[in-house]
Amino acid sequence: MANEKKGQQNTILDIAEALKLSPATISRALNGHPHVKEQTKNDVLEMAAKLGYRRNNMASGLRSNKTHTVGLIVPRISMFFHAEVITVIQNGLHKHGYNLIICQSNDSVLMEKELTEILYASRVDALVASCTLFTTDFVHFDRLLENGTPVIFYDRVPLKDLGAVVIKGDDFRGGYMAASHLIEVGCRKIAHISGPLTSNLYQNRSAGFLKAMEQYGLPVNENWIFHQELTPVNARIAMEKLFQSDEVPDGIFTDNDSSAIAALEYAKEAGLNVPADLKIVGYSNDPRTSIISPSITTIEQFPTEVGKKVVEVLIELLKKTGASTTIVSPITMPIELIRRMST
Amino acid sequence: MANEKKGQQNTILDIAEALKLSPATISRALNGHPHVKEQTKNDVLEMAAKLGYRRNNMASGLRSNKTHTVGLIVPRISMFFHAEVITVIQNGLHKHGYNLIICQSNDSVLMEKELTEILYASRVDALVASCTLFTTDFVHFDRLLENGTPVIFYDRVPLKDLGAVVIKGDDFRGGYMAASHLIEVGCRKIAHISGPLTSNLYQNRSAGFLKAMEQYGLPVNENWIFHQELTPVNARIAMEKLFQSDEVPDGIFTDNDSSAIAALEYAKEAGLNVPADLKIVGYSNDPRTSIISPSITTIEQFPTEVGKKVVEVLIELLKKTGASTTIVSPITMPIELIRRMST
DNA sequence: AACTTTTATGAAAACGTTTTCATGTTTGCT
DNA sequence: AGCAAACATGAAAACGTTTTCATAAAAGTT
Repeated sequence: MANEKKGQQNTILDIAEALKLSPATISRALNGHPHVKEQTKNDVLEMAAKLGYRRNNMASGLRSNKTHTVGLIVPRISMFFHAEVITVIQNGLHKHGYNLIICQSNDSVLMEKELTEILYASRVDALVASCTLFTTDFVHFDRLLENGTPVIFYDRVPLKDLGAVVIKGDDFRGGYMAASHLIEVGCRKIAHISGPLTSNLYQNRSAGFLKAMEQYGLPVNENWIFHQELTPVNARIAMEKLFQSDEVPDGIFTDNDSSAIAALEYAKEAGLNVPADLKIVGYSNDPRTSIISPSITTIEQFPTEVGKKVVEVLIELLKKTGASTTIVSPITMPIELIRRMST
Repeated sequence: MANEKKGQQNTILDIAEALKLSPATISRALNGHPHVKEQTKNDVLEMAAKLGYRRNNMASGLRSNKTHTVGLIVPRISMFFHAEVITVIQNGLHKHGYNLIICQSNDSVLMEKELTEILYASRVDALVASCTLFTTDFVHFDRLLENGTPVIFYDRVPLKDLGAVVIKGDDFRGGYMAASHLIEVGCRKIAHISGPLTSNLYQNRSAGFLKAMEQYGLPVNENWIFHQELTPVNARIAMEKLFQSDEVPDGIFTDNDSSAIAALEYAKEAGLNVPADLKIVGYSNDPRTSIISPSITTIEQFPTEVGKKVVEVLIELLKKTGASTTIVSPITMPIELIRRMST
């Protein structure tokens, strides 16, 4: 009841007044402080509910230096994997009373730096980032870290250990599984269209790929290994190079699904029969890989699980006061090969 | 220089001190108040830049009742059209110093209501929403509107006029163009897989479709018109119904691309030749429509333009103080038919 | 019973802005 | 020259919390 004027939210003072208590006690009760009587706490909670009280985050934030806001930087929200992860993070944070500011770096290092700066200035309580493929220098995150602001990297993570928590896919194993699978279904001459080695993703997938090749005693043709930005156009160029040579591959592992799709299209246009003449494995289980014909074998990265893990870590870091953390940093998330018609 | 302690941002007071002015003047200079000398304003701006001053949004917001934050509710950020629109809005708002909180209703009315409630409680300065397909009751937006908070709907918009700005695609024309195109390329027996009539989108696309049919004097078979949630599964069920009858259609217009893709897949499996036996037109120009084979004719909605328009309106509404607005409300954005191999 | 410690609460300051009111200074007008 | 209007600035209050300090009551200890 109290203050039900139009466009007027009621405050902690309204609760205090209704209960004949001081605002201080209300604040403590609401925030679960230890030194507040059980009975009082219940009364406060009840009255708060009755009055439809909602904490004013700006007032609270101003005083306590908390924004109740988490920043997120991803290359592009339209990428299937990230869209899924974001959804889970968003929902998870909402449950805990946090807002999420989603920013896109568009895979530009400059933009990433600028966004980090903006989010720092916005005083976010934590930052989640999946870096640019070309981010090798991570100093722009230092200000946050020095400040004590938790930083969590996922998927595209720094190569060296900053003070941040790192959640990454099992890219080595992904590369290994992709190559092993191609070999097991009969490929002997395997090409690899990979991304720039500035990113942990492609370093590890490449390493896994090479490990499998070595283990099965297959030769690695240097000319069949590409490290380039994983665009459809680049994939097509790589395919042209591969197939205008006298010796052509019988299997291709691409480090993302867009490239796999481009490779498949090139193959179809060139009159190659997939999977008979050429087998293809992609990466990420983009929905497109299941609708294209033939459907493409790919590596599932379980974005939902990654998102859940990010939230879990985030909440732990946000709640904790001191420096004590039980989180062990490089957290590796499992992946899985999904076999389809392209192999 | 002033206050360069670790983790200490400097405030309006630091500028005031450095310039021997009062904080009030600094605030006015920073906010472009009329009654501040040109020289002073320049000094302030210069000093602010020098000190790397960034406004504390929480303090500012607390006092002025502005959060510098805009809320956005969309069904799903992974939908191509929305992902594009969001990107544009996000970037546009950043340029003007606003943050964007992106929320997903997942096409659930309940969730949409809850999110509206949360964003209201978060005191967003404005709300942008693309509604659920099943939102017929818009009372949950009333609190914002009564409050004087600008509300902008785009794409999926309310049927009746609330006090909000509405930015919609030219769905009637889209439906009309799709049907006309099918007729012009030779179809005579055309089916329409449409969405629930609770949404403006499908009402208008259906109306456009019917208009074209009538204009060309083609009969409309009631059993060939489906109003259902536009999922691949539903599309497949519709296709089964259509093709296990003795008279089968020679053209299909689906109200989104997922359904078009599902329809195409069914057709391929059923041994139908697309486009010879059956022509298909989708809606939205989802990237998948261009990679599938045969590629699918669809309606381009120019998400970038829609996003730009949203930002334009948003900024105008956020800047304006009084009630004077030059915005005429139902803004209709153009669409375009993109012809591909499926017709 | 006389203490210390713990528990529960209140008073008041603080967070960094914006804004109202007041006041002094300039400019414009007759 | 005298007065009104416009301009430029400052002092101080206000926004709604959280938090420090103080204090009173209850519980524990010898």
